[in-house]
Amino acid sequence: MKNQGNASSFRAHKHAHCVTSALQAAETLCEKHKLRLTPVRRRVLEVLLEHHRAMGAYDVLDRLRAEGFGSQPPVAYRALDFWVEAGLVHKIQKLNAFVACAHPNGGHEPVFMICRGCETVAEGTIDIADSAVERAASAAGFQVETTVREVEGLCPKCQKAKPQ
Amino acid sequence: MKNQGNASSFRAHKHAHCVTSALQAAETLCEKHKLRLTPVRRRVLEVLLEHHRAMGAYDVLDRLRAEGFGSQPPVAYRALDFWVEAGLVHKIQKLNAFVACAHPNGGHEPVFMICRGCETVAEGTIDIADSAVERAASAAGFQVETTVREVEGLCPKCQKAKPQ
DNA sequence: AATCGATATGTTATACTATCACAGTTACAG
DNA sequence: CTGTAACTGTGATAGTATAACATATCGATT
Repeated sequence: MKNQGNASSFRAHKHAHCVTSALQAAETLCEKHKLRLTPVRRRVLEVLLEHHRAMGAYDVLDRLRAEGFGSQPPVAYRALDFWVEAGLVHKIQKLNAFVACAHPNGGHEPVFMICRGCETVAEGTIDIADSAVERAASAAGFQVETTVREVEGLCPKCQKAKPQ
Repeated sequence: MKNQGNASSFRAHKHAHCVTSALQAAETLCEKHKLRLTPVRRRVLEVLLEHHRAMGAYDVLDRLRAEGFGSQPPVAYRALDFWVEAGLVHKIQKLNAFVACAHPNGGHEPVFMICRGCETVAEGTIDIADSAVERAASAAGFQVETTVREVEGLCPKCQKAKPQ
């Protein structure tokens, strides 16, 4: 896999495609691993897929509550954790918030670009073999299990909007 | 600057040197930028320097309280924020915790290696020009302001201790 | 169809992380 | 010495996350 910004979340795009593609991936993955795609879980994924933006667990919970699902934090956290484990939702550590995976197919090493202007979160992918982070870790003899790569700044659109 | 694991926190080392070197850097920096190195601030840095481990703000606060400083959260958070701004303490997003800077001299792009065995946090540095993260961002036209690079896994010692 | 174990949902309660607002204090430039 | 800005301390509260337990549902096996 080559380096690719591929951060289409910042550009105009057929968003409906993101949604159907992710839901399709979810169904396939659940079938394959015999995971249960329950109403709460499906709804949580759909809600996250509405925008390329990270949502706090309590924002997700508000939506669930309004739609007649359970109204206490574990309801949201359990569904979110389910998808995070499955790899279809990522947690943005910098924001304590969650975002639907933009590349639901295939293994990928994500890097999240968080725009402080419009709050869009775009997911780029990188070539792990090409990663200075991995090299630093292996030079130290450190065995990597999980990686957090997040950058915050301004997306192309917001750079123009507020050029200061 | 070349890539370097340089994660001496994982190896036996003269820890007293880390401490004096960091405190020295703190004094120099405060003098240079006319920042006030107050008792609370100094103590917070010293406490963080005791181990190569991330401490939660409330753990730091417990120490302050026990030593007669203020006992409410803002006391700890303000001192921690002061050092984070100064660049001598880093926040580990994955842990919601803080660690003293291990390379207090000179600009550096840190990558944090968090051992889930012994909870040591080592700070490696990377060459930014060599970073796939930066390339992915610039390919997307994204203007980076801050970067989070953290990996979790097992340090060399803990790999041997629990090889499973 | 009835049963049983595993999984999922819902709730209450609570722990952990972080900030606001305001009062009192200290440092230091003029 | 005085005035202002910066720092410390406090109480209150906001935001994030999990523990513990009861109930309900799924689905495999009788």
